[in-house]
Amino acid sequence: MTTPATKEEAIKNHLLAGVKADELDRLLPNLQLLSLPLGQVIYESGEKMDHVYFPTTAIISLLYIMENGSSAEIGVVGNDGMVGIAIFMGGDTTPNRAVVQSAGITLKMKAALMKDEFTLGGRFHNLCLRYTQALITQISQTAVCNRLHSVDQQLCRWLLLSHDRLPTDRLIMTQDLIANMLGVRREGITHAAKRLQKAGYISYVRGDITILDRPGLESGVCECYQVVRTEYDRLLG
Amino acid sequence: MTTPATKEEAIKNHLLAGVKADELDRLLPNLQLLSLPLGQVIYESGEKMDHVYFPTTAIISLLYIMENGSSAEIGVVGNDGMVGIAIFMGGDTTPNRAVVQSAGITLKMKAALMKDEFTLGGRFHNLCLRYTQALITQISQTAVCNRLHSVDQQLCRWLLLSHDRLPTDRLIMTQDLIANMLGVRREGITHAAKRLQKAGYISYVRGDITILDRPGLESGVCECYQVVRTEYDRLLG
DNA sequence: CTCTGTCTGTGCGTTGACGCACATAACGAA
DNA sequence: TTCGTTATGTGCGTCAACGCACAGACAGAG
Repeated sequence: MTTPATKEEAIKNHLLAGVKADELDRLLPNLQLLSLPLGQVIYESGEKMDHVYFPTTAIISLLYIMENGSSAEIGVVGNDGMVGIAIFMGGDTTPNRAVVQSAGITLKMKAALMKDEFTLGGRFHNLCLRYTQALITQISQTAVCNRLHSVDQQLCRWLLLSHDRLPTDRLIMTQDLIANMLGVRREGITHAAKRLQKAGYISYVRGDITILDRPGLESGVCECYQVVRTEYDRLLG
Repeated sequence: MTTPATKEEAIKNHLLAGVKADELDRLLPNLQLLSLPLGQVIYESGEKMDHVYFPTTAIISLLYIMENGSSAEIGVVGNDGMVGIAIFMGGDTTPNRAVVQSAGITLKMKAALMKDEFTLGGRFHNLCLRYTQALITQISQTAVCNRLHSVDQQLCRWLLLSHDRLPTDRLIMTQDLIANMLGVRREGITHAAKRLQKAGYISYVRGDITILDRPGLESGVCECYQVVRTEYDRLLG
């Protein structure tokens, strides 16, 4: 179920908000509003992408799924960016799965139209490339964080990354799903979440997380979060 | 100490070998041949890049250095690619260090000339973007591998990645340096390397590694290696 | 209200990697 | 050759995370 997007909706996505007025006017008729439920798979590993997605309130997680079924998140996309960079990078597909981590609204556009607009080489083109570089930093830092930091730190990082992309302080997400994203045990998340709850940073009831004390979370996170945050601001702010 | 590059040298780099003849003729006068010693830092985290590098026999490692001094590799670049994608992506810099992992030759070109050629939007432009996507896959898979796989598997992956980019079967690299790249303990590499040596896959004497049995190494590696390899072939092959 | 499925909490043995301390081994300069 | 430096091997104790098993706790369907 899709409907055409208004300008008000479109500029809730930071990338679309950053393009020039005439470019946005050209894009708007091609942008369809779409409501995404939690868990929906936007595209599957190796599958040719036929749309690009600009989330406004939804959050999309980029995952790699191992042959044995275990998984790990490599990046997360919200109203700060777009899903489907392979379309304009030239590969048309990636060996990853994109799945809705937090239900909400996204704008979608046909791949061919995306390519056409990208080829014009305007500010939209530059913005897409700068966003891609920011995403590379996020993925790089995920690699570093996976190597060197504890589950506790990574949960803080994950919560902050989500909170940044969320219109509210509430996050609907079971511990089991978070564990799949981070590529750790569900029990590991239980322990880490309990510690955060005891510290008063979050409340957590059956898949309903509320961020109570953001500065608290920030005190528990590793430097990886700030590195990525700073780089996003520098490249896109 | 640099000298102008010949066409024969240039096409040892796969990216340069892939551009059209007229584009290569335009690039050649701007490409300087440069010999890089082991350990040399090509650029430092946050430093504005003023050159792009196309290795032919050298291998460059992309590292993130933590505030406490520990480090982890996020990607590796050899004759398959280029160092300095931030120049055309628009960020001009990244929060990483690029360091010579294996001494050898590289071609370098001024950042401004690189931007000019990229803006022309020919096959070179497309090739750079496709390479960037391949690099994203490599970084992503590093993140996954860091999360889910053992030091043994990662050492195999690292050796194979290096071997792919090397003109010989010999690799000059101490266990201490490998440990810094992988972000693990030196002793962990000692153990893993001993196992590989016992299996007859490599010989290892004081920083001088020889790959003896590549299929053997491939039998010990996780799927991450093949995923990246396949993606490079698909995007650039 | 009960039943059923889902989500969270907890315990326990195992393991892979860490940190530290030192022993051995090779190379290179004097 | 000798000596200092660098590289590798090895043995601990420690710890974070794992795998498994199971106990509560809650929500929604009927």
